[in-house]
Amino acid sequence: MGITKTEHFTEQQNDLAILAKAIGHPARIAIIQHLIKVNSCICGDLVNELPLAQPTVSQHLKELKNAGLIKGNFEGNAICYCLNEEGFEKIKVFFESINTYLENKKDHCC
Amino acid sequence: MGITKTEHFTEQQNDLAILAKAIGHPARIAIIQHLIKVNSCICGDLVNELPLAQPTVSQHLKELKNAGLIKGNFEGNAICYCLNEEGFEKIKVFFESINTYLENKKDHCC
DNA sequence: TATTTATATTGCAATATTACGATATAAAAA
DNA sequence: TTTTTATATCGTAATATTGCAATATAAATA
Repeated sequence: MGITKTEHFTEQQNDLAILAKAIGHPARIAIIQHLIKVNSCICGDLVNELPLAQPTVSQHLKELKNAGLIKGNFEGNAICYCLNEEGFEKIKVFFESINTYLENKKDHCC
Repeated sequence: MGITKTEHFTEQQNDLAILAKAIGHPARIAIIQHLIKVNSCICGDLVNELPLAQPTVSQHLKELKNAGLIKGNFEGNAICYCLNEEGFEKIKVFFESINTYLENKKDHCC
């Protein structure tokens, strides 16, 4: 039905899914990578960096912001976006637990 | 248009997006967590563990498999699924670069 | 061989996502 | 104050995702 049965899963599972889903688009990966590359907030030059129209970029920024992966501050007539450490911290913990498991697991069958 | 402009992004950006998107659903998070919890392949008991019908679970498993996050082997008349280290390795590298950046960055503006 | 058991596929309805033109908003600059 | 610049929102079309009943497949067992 296109509607995820959110209520049947734990809050942690839903939170992680929201974060991963927000990262799950090449434009949003590109935005994150650009933020890291320029090593500061991005104020304005993002539309020129991406192969997408301005409203589309704005929409992707909104989704990253809603997921808690970036945060934006007004800076004059522009808005500056930075990575939000909180969001990435949550995912980090999840992937660390997976990596710990994968490093220690013995290959039982697969 | 609902269609991602895949061709305008790098292969790495698209690959990462596919992986993150596959993780971006609570049922698929639950599957991954269950695989870690039981510390072996899952052969059959997954439908009982999830609040979803069997075809839906099968579909989620397929998506995780297509993304390269799990792998399945026939085991008699059942199929056993395990985590696929390769897929998680790719994401791990991405998140490590983000974490390295976040740990070293000075808060310029946001 | 017939039945059971486990999983996959098909088909479809409901909802979500993606993209962008048009337009709105709001601060800066002329 | 008017214009420019930067960003957000609205509306809408195209496509994707989610979920499941019905059905198919395929190996194990009776």
